Amino acid sequence: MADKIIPHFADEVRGVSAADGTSKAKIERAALWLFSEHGIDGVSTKSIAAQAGVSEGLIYRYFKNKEDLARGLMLAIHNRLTQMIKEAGKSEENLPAQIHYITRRYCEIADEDWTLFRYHILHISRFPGLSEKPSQSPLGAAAGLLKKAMKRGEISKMNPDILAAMALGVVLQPAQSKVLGAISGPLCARAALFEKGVLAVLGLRSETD
Amino acid sequence: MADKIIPHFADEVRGVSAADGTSKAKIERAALWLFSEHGIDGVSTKSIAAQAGVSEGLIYRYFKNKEDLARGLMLAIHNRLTQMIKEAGKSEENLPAQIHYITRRYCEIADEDWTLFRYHILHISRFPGLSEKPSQSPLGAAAGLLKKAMKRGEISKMNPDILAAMALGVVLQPAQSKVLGAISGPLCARAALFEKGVLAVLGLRSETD
DNA sequence: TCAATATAAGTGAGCAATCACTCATTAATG
DNA sequence: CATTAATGAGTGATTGCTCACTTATATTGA
Repeated sequence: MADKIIPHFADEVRGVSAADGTSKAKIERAALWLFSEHGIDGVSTKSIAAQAGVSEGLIYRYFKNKEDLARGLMLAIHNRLTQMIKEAGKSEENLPAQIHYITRRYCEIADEDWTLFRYHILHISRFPGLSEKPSQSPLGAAAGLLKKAMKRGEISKMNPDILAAMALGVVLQPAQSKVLGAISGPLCARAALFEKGVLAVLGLRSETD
Repeated sequence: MADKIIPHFADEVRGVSAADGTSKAKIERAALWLFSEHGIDGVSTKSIAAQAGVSEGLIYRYFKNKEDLARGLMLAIHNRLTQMIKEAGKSEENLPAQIHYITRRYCEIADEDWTLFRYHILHISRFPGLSEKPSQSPLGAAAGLLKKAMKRGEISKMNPDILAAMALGVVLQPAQSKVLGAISGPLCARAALFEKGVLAVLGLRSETD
């Protein structure tokens, strides 16, 4: 009884409601798919209910409103990516090792639940609040790592926010290209390439070319 | 009379209807601002008319429907960026010169009409068709340049679409960061930094660090 | 063991509000 | 006076959301 109290989006960590057959999970999965495909405003609560195979009213037993449902799904992936980058800072000591860790894990997370990742890439801008808190976003967390590396003297000092954006862009833009269908195949297959690119942008490219 | 025949969005090239006081221009400017702020589905034709200071019905004298208005605005910036990259391939002979040209012009175009650029960054995914035609998109055009550079032996051969995404990501992601408020100031001020980053990703970094 | 009861899960018709869009009508223009 | 520009009330469709209601699942008491 005191085991499923966890408010909403209990499974933030292992993707969104992988496949447990609960109605709540079915609603989340249906909403996620439709949101990622047509955008939040392009999806009606009626269509979510139809796709999930439940009644429209049931949505409001588990979620305050449509916006709350959409925001919860976004937080699930947003927080997960942020936390992953922070963990890289704890488990790895130097910047190249952190970058190795982050590029692999980022691609893994994307490939594991592509619909959720696609939703993040395409519609994160619907939630400006999530990008405002600096250290609570993937980009902010990455900037934090770079700032520390600058203090350690691993890279030359400059605006860490801009450098983080440039470095993350090397991975994020190919991801967006895949979302838009310009490239194909799992991102994991390109992780080594991304790592090399990020190192180069940071001026850390190894002498072996 | 035979001078403004150009179907819709006559001024694709110099931004969207800079400030000529025509009703059509007022509608375009109002729609652009609201679309970029709240998304296309988040904006009603009533609100566009109110912002433009015209009646709702007038919108339909100049535009077939709301979608057509939104798509026309998107095409204005999308085609402009694509054409600019293609021009780099004609006016500059080697890849580093092309990259120098593209990074500057890209930042200039963004700074010149930030609302239009912001609209492109945030809502291009609403028009999947625009990304499908390979050579008619900025990314596709950039991939074309890289392909030629590979044949010339300037850079080592690999998938040009992925490399183009990685390279463009170095500029695009900081741009998105500015859109989301994480960084500030004109992009032009960072153009040299972007150029350096793009060169590095392509393995063309000059020896002077 | 099994009705009686209490709680939770699920339904779907219906509501007010809003949507994109039309059209008969008027104002302006040259 | 003929053509174009502009209006805004009105239309049917759709929106997010509610709520009185039914069905299923525990929990209880004797």
